[in-house]
Amino acid sequence: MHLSAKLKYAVCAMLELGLQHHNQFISVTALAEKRCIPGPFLEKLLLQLKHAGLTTSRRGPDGGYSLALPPEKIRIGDIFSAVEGPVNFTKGFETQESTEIGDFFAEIEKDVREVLNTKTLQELCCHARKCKQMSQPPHQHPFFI
Amino acid sequence: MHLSAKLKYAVCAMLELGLQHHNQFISVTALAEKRCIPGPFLEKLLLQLKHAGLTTSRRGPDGGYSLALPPEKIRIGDIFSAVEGPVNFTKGFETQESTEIGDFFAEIEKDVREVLNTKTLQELCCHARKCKQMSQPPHQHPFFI
DNA sequence: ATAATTCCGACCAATATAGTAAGGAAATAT
DNA sequence: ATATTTCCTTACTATATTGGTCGGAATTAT
Repeated sequence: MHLSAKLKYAVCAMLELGLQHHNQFISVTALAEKRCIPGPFLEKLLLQLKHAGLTTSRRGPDGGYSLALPPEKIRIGDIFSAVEGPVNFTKGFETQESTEIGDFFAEIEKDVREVLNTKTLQELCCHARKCKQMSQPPHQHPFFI
Repeated sequence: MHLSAKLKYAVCAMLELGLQHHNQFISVTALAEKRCIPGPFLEKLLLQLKHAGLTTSRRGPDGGYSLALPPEKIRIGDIFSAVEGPVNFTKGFETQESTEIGDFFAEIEKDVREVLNTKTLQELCCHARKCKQMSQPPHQHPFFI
């Protein structure tokens, strides 16, 4: 039970947009290169995220994509459902006699959805910034070498 | 984001085994018919569940499958990982520079796993029995009609 | 005007899913 | 002992999904 490559790309791209300065547009090609995502694939993906209301875009020179909302308003679950469709564990169980299994799984679905909705892109950004700091050598002032 | 048919079949079959009397074996064909699952498909599935240690079987006349454990010891998550493999959200993120996203998703993975591991087959069985009671007409004594 | 860029649709290959079919090996009720 | 029931294994097929490419139309800054 693993995540699709598409979803991983999406999270990765959204993170990068989140780390970008606010209202700054970044082109698909630049983002693709920075995050090692196949260009044309990322293009479709960002468009899909736009249709879901998570990103916004501008065409032409200096155009590109940026977040449509502040990172703290974007839940990880939003990215999931934008890419993979809404979490739906009950579909297919209707065919079974009665709601025998259906509403049991509805609960599980609700719980999973909650897990995905409590974490936000903001938190991911914070975590990523911390990682970056850790991996960078301590700052050395050029005059005191 | 939906569940595979295979997983649904698995849950359905495990439920039926759970409702069966303890240590009672039910044949693949009987189970397939009762739960409207394609026979040969179910056969493979039950075998897979056996290899995962969730079911046990006996050959020969009056043979078939039954649970390998009491229903309260079987977690829904066990069924999930038996069928779809263990929940793994971090795979694929190792390739990304550092654990930037990886360990963020490790947390989510842990939470999801916990959701799936708190519910047991026992609870599903109880729920199903309740459903059955509700759908049945109230008992009427034959002598007092 | 033109260069850069998103947008949109069709297309392709590889993989996974859902399901079928057939035959053999093993156990057991009789 | 044997007939029968059933598990078990392997191989196969068709369809859907996934991951990814390509070319052109629309838009906009310069």
